[in-house]
Amino acid sequence: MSNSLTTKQEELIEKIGVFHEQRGMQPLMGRILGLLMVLEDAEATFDEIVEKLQVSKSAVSNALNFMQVKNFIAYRTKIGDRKRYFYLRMGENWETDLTHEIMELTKINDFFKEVLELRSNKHPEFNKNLTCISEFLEFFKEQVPVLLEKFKNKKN
Amino acid sequence: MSNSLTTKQEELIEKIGVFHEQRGMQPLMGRILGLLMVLEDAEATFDEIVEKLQVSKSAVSNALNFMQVKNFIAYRTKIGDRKRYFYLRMGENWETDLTHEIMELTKINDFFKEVLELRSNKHPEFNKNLTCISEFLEFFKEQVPVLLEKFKNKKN
DNA sequence: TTTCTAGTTCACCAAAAAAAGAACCAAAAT
DNA sequence: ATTTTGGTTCTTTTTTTGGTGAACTAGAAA
Repeated sequence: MSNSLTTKQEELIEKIGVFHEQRGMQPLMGRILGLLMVLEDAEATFDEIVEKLQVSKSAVSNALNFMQVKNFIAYRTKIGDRKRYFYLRMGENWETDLTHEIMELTKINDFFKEVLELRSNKHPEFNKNLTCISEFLEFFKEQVPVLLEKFKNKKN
Repeated sequence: MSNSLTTKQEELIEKIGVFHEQRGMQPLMGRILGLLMVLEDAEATFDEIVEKLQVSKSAVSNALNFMQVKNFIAYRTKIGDRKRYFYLRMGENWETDLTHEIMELTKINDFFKEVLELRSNKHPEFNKNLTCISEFLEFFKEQVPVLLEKFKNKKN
């Protein structure tokens, strides 16, 4: 039984929770992400999550399973211990995940292209603007991996 | 009274709506964004929005006001006509808006920094990873405007 | 002055989302 | 063999959300 959260930790978990919530994530999931980030051990068992976040087992079960499918978290086990130790997937491949997530933003561009397809030339100014934004998003998308490379070089 | 939407237009509006909805935006707002993008005139009056999206005046009123505060849309008026013609704010300063929105993504970094502040060195590997991600986000944030400049140069 | 137009505000409601709780299950421990 | 542990699943309840519709308002028109 690990010791309980400090007020600072609790507050930070809630803030991180709200942040994700506002971006369309389910409330409890955001809080679990916060918890796993804030905990000294950087991991927690099922029951620790239930206890520290004061939520039901079913809610935790559903949230954890969903987040595993989404590759947000994973778990490890220890010999002679049936518990699952959940942790944030932040190891070697955070880069791919993060750039992938950044590029999610450019998905709107697929719709922009569809819109441009559908529009006549009644309002060329608008079309020109939209085309420009679309082109930038295209450019942006291909530059994100480049940016990552630059960053890695800079670090070494 | 402008003519009504084609099936293609309606479907695209809904798809754009769902896209935004999944990212935490209220359903109607996403649909209004879709509508204003898809309409040939690239603008619509209050009543046209009510009519074309088949929603109540109050819902439209709230959505429009919110979106104006958020700078997603604006309206113009015409002499001798009290109606407001709402349109997407995509004119001259789409660049600032878009880069601003892209950089929204890096807001999570504020929390990462707070987390790092709070964490001891019990789990240095985790801290190292988180620091690295945080540094990348920092780098990314400052590179977005650079990317925009590059894009503009490339166009000219 | 009264009526109309273009919206706003607010009390209310339905549906969806989120969580709770009980029953359940499989593997391990006693 | 039966109890405990570590969860899962299913149904029910609670909470939140998104939207409706009626009443209202300010300015323009008749």
